[in-house]
Amino acid sequence: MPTAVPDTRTRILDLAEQLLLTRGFNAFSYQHIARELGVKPAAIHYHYPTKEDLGTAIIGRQRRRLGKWRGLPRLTELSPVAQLDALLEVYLTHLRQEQRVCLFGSLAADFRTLPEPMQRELRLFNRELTAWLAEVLTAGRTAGALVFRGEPVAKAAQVLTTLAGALQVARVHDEHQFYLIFDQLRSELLPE
Amino acid sequence: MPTAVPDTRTRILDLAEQLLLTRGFNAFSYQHIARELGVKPAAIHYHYPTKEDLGTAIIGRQRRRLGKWRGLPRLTELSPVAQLDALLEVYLTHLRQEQRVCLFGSLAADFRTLPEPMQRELRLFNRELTAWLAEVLTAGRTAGALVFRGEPVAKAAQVLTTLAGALQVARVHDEHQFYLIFDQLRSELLPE
DNA sequence: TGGCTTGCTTACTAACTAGTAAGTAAGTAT
DNA sequence: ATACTTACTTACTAGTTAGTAAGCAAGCCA
Repeated sequence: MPTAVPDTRTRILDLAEQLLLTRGFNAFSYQHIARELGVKPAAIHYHYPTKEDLGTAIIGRQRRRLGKWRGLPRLTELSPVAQLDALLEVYLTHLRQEQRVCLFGSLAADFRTLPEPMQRELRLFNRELTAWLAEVLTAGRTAGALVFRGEPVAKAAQVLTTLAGALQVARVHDEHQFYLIFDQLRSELLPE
Repeated sequence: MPTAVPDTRTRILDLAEQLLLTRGFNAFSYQHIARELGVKPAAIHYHYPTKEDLGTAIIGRQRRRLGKWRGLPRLTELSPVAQLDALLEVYLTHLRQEQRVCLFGSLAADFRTLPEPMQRELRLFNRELTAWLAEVLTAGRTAGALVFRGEPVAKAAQVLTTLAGALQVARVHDEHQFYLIFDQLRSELLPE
């Protein structure tokens, strides 16, 4: 149980990620982070010279986490349906934390104002996530445990898009709206 | 055919809307609008004193447009499937314009940083749109022209969420990704 | 002709933005 | 003991932000 206080570099990344997911990239500043951390803005620049560095680090860490998570025996040994549910659980966690939006949903709207390295990293993140889900869906359908029309890649893209959008809806309205969409999505995938 | 140049007030609103949909609310300024219009920033403040006024006006206009559109005999006389296609056409238009995101998808990520009147207006806009689509879906299913599980309200929320998200995906990746999701969505609604 | 309104410009404020440079105290390495 | 590194702070720049106030030219109205 690693309850130890993480080092400043990590705490900055944690805080920046939280701010990104709750306010959007263009609506948080080094001052926000510094204030929360009890430190001067220049200290943030020491660890992450530019906001581009900070933003890229946030997405990069999520990518690495996804890569690890995807390969975890605890996950890969599960049935396709259970793997899907593990993914859905991630979105439910987002909803329950006061963040209420996923990385993709947070950055997509501001995408054109983002520095290129962040754009590249986000594209990779989303591609990797979609590819993984497509595999799970393929296996699930083959096993007769999941039902859907068309290509697994298309369905995977649709599912992820809907989940990202559903978190945004929850932010604008309330949790109920999220569950409405969430249950609809899940009931369509599982055979009656 | 009203090709007449609109007055400054309207041109500001048009430009602000375009900037909102392409860059997000926190990433455009009065200077952007003024520069494009060949006028000083203070001139924008003359027409819309605060950015809150401007933002609220953008959403308000879209709400009024939706209200009118929804009541148009040209639309109400159509079959439910044709009405659904008319809605889908709106999203395709968004995609083809360099905007590539809808009002909801543009504002949801920054939602918590928006002034309250904008939040209220956006909630109303989305509620009205969802309610309308739910009616169309109900009629379509009754007529046997549309197929889906569960409550029409849930399905309507899911469809709109997916469309909003799909435009965001198109921005991050490319048009192809949008069509993938779009076709998936449409094929699931229409009976084979 | 005189006064009022409209639609701006010029000139400004106060706050905030990302980012830099120089200095410094504490810890580490030799 | 000395040199170097780490992790900051202080102090600053230059640019941008929303917003205000005062002035002004043109058009309309009595």
